[in-house]
Amino acid sequence: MTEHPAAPRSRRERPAKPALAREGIVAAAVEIMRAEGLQKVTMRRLAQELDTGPASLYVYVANTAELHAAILDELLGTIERAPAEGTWRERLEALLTSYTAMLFEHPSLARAALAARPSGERYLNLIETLLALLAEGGIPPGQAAWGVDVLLQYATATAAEQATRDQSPDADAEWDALTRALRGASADTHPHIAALGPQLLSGQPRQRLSWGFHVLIDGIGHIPTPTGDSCE
Amino acid sequence: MTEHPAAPRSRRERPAKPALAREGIVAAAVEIMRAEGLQKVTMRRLAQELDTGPASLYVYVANTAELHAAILDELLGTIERAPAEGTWRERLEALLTSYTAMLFEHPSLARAALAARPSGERYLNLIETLLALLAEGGIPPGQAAWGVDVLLQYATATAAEQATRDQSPDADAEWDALTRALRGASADTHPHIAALGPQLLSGQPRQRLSWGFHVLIDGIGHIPTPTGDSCE
DNA sequence: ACCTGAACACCGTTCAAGT
DNA sequence: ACCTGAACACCGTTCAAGT
Repeated sequence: MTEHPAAPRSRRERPAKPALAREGIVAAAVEIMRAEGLQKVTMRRLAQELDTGPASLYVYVANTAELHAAILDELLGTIERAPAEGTWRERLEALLTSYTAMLFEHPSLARAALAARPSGERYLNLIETLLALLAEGGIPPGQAAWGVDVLLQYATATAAEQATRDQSPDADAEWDALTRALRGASADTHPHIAALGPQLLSGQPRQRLSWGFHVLIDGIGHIPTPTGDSCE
Repeated sequence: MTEHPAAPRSRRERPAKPALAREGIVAAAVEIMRAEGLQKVTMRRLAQELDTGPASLYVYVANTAELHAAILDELLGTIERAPAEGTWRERLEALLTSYTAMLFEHPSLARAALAARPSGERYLNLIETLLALLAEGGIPPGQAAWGVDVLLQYATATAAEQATRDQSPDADAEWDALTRALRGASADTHPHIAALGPQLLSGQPRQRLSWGFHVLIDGIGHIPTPTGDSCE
């Protein structure tokens, strides 16, 4: 507030103090995240933006984790729908790639997604579409049910991992340390690592992501669940 | 310090103030984590335990993330080695399960592992063993190289996800919300979700983990990497 | 070189009191 | 019922000053 002398521009454009509501809180949270990243979306900062005290937010939001989950649910609305053309595999991969790309754009959200999954309409729609594509590919329903979970988890974890690296130079340094360790492995103590050499670190992140999707989709179609699909 | 009047028991047993060193710092950090969880392993708390100020730790540790990675590397020493008996698949799964079990015991560590991978001797040994098992199974080297990454990521992400749920009642509530949303999905708007019903949420975490390993191992063996293995 | 006191700039969450 | 001031109990990190 000390830094906002331009607030009362016009009463129509931006009311000095709109009534608090969950909807408005989440919207403001999304705005802060887009502008400054999820790490800035704190109860205190959000309250400041909404011209109130942090305690007031707790009337509408249970805690910070729930707030972050709500943001993700909101963002799920921005991902592209599965394209109408192509094989079911191509469309499935396109949708998953689009989901991952969204998380790549909002790095810290991926980590939040791993902790608290969204449960809103948008998330249900995504699951529904994925199930439809797997069904179209003739994947047995039980395998599809578990498969959706694994596919989304892989996409989310990949984004979370990559995201952290991009974010802080410290995390980057940590990754470099692994790179050096792999390259420096001795053929005596770690023959397989030494033999593979650069192959362990080869490929673009996108290539690896795509390969992972292929691996999962293939495996999901091949491996029966312990419950079994035929007797269900 | 206010709570530790028993400190100077004996100079041999527990010197009031051992010289600071990275080794001792990490050891103290592991101790706090075992006793109270990773969230209590803060620079301030750790400094208090070591009878110094937080600033002193920065001589040996770059930041909190690096400290957490060092703890994980340490813990990697406690996982069971791959058993000598059984098929390569059985031994591979046993090793991965053992890795995941360790992370399950120290929940928050799994999330830290997703952010900053360890790069110490222990992590290299784990990778080496996994590569050896995949080679024994006749998996082409390029696929094995990328496969190790995916397998460890899956194990880590699964632990991180499950861990968060176990930890806080809030995160648990968030998961329940998803459960309810899936169960309550209408057959009109979400036919596939409705048709699958309980199958989406069926199975024990262990069963799902094991199925996921099978899916990945199968896929890793089937899907060639874009670089190709034959021409390398 | 190594260590540290003190400060800077923050956090989440609770709760009694107000309207 | 809804909102909030103030407090409680913490954080990570930096840096000038000491030994």
